[in-house]
Amino acid sequence: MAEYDSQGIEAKWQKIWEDQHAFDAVDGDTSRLKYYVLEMLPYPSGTLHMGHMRNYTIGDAVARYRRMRGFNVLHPMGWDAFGLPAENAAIKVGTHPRDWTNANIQEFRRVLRRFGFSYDWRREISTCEPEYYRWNQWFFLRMLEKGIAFRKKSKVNWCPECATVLANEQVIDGYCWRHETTLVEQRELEQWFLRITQYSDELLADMAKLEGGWPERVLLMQQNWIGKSRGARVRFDVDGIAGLGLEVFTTRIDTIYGVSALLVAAGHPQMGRLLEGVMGHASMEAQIKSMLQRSTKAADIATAEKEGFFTGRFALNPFSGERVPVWVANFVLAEYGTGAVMCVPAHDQRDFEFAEKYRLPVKVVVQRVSGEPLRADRMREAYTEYGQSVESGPYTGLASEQAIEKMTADAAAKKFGAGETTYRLKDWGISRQRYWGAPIPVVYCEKDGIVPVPDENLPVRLPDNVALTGLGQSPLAGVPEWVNTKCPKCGGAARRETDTMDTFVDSSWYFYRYTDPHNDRAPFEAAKVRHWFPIDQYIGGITHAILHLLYSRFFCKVMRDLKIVEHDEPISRLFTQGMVQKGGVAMSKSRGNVVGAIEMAEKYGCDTGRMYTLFAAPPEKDLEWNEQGIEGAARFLNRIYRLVEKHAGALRSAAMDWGAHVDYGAASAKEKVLMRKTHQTLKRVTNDFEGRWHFNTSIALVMELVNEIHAQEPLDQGVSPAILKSVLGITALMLYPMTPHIAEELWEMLGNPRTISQEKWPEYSEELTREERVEVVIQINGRLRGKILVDESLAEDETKERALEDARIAPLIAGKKIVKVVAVPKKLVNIVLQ
RNA sequence: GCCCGGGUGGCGAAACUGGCAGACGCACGGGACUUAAAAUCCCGAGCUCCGAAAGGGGCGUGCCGGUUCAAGUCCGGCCCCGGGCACCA
Repeated sequence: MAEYDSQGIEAKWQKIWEDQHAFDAVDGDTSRLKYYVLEMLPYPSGTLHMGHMRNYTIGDAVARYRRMRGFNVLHPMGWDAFGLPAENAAIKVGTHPRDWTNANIQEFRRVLRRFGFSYDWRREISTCEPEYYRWNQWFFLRMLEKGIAFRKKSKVNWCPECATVLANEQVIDGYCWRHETTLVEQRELEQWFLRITQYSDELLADMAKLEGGWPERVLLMQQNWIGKSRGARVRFDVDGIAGLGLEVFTTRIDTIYGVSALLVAAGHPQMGRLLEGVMGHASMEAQIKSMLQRSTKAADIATAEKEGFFTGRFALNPFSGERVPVWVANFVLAEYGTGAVMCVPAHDQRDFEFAEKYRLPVKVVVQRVSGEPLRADRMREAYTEYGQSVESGPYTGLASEQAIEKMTADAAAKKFGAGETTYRLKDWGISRQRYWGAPIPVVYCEKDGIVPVPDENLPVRLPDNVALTGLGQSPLAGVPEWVNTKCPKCGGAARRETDTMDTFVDSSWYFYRYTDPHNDRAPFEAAKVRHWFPIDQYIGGITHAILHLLYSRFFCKVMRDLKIVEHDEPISRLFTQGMVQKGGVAMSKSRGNVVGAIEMAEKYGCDTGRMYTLFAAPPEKDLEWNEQGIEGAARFLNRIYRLVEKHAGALRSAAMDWGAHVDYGAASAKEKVLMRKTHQTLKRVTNDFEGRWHFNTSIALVMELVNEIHAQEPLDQGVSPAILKSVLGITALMLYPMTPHIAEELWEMLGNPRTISQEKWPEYSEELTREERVEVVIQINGRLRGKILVDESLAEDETKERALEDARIAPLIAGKKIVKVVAVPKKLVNIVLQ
């Protein structure tokens, strides 16, 4: 008797699929519905571990299931190949980043092939190839033409460890996203930005189109990140400085009669004019300087003491005409709103704390509608709810909502203010002072300034001979023969831009390239994208909830406005799978807790690895790796292999029958049990694939089915070969999306001439799932007291009667008063006593 | 502080619309096979109390309360863990 040889079986079927071109996606096929399923492309570094594999296993199960359902499936794979680790490795061991990257890609590809994932490998892409990044540059030029790409000097996040600039999205709690212990510094640099803020509103509004298809929390995270806030801008004239007005942004203009001071940020652009000629100028300058050096660490911000000083200036409240002092306060942000706020201690907690410290007056201008009225001298904290305006001139008596509306309109009419919406989202800084990325395709000419590289000169190729030091200047600047070039406009001397693009630019549009990966005239053909897009199912980690997924949505909208795509959103459905952890933390090379995928495949076979990752937890949950668990998966596959092996000989020539046409009336008791269990399992597994993807329960169900088949041994007595073959065959078909190699092998052993990759998903028969007799639970006062087996069609009244007459129940209710009897058909009877 | 998740046996988990809590698996215990071990097969098992046993009772889904014939599931209040945002005006 042959043992289950995972290595041999897996190699065999991978070869057969390849020869069949089983996973090639067909462009322009209109006879079938298309289905684009995609896993986030990996950064090829370190080892492929079971965390990666979980992602691809989920995607592969979906891809294979959809093919069986008759879809024309696009399921590609590629490499996010630019990035810092390649450069750091180059500095450390002296290999060229390209060689290091390509070696990693080769290894990644080998491991993915060893796992037999059903990718269309003809479409493989690598973002570090000029054939790819050429189109990055092309997109950049289009954005430059549209004013979406622009250059500006500004404060940027600088990671000393990466020796480069980071986007806001790459700063987590003030630390670098790659170096969790390295504090990000602020530097003033001239940089390239993409105007993502132009799309703030649309990025927010279009989330409505993603509802239902995207996890709620991802949408919430993006919503928070964009941070829309509606309010008003109001100008306070500075007393004694003609023409100087300080604008504040507020969401609570209704509290403006309660203003005790005007607070400006230390970095406010009008600070110079404001302080000109006031007493104590020098000491104020010193305080401002120290405020500007405040820490960006989240923990520091949260605990920072509120500080400020009076500037000696006063401003005029445009509503009340009141003269209020102007203060500089450390908690006012120069980068948000207008860099100045009105201080309303009674109705803002921060202002309340500030006023307590510096003894500014507290004035209640919004009163509670019910309950104890607010009194300024008794308040322990600010009242920030809506209520009714009091002591607010002509607005007194209005509800807060109406006061906001009316005051905003009046401010606009009198030209000292206007309604305004602000966003937290900032433009995306994409310049990186590193080598291993796509060169930004512009040159600087003394005569013509910034000149885009013409399309026909793309790609601007990365030079090979670069000295990599990691010291913080762009390495490309050290390659004079590359930097010095001619101005495309005037032909005079010019210098190339030496910064490269953030690698998130590469991954913002890569999934379009899969539809037309070898196109050398355009990033892709419009018709191909029209056919395959939007992506039906995207699968990846929650870590990209903001970064990659927000950038991708932005790119799509830009491309739509460039009229090269027609849709508004690139991804219809998103699935965020949980992490694979060991010791409670995500697997990563730096933590040294990785379980290598290739070791897993070599030791147990990839089907076993796949089965375990799918079985151990539902796919959206984090999964703690457990070596013993995988033994269980191996045992199950062995068990089913032996079962089929034992009976296959007798079944090879039997007719294959899905079971739907079996003469059920004539079937033996054993056959009925087997067919019923099979179709019940098939129904629930089908529902799992169509619904919530709880592969863990699907596998549990198949295990139960196999246990049931075992329990019916001997199977060569009282079970016809046709039925047994159907039962085992359906089992193999159900396993195929999850453990494809062994499923194919079992299917072949049963004597089926075609491979499963050419087969359809079996249809269950509702008729066959039905039980003839059902177990009904009997409760007395909600407590389980007995069970009876009744005919499936037994009427409710009769079921109640049977329950009351039951030998176990009757004595328990004898002589007691029955209040009522509740019956749920086919499930339970609850007798309420007393 | 605000906004999301989550808390079920020794462990991973299941229970989809309120209806047998713990399916399936891991680990564990007992047995069969074996000279022996591994593998395999069969059986057992939430905790606890009564009983020699067969069997039976009570308790049990983070805590407290509520709705209901019936609550892991619904409602109110709290505790703990994870994630996101954060002096955002």
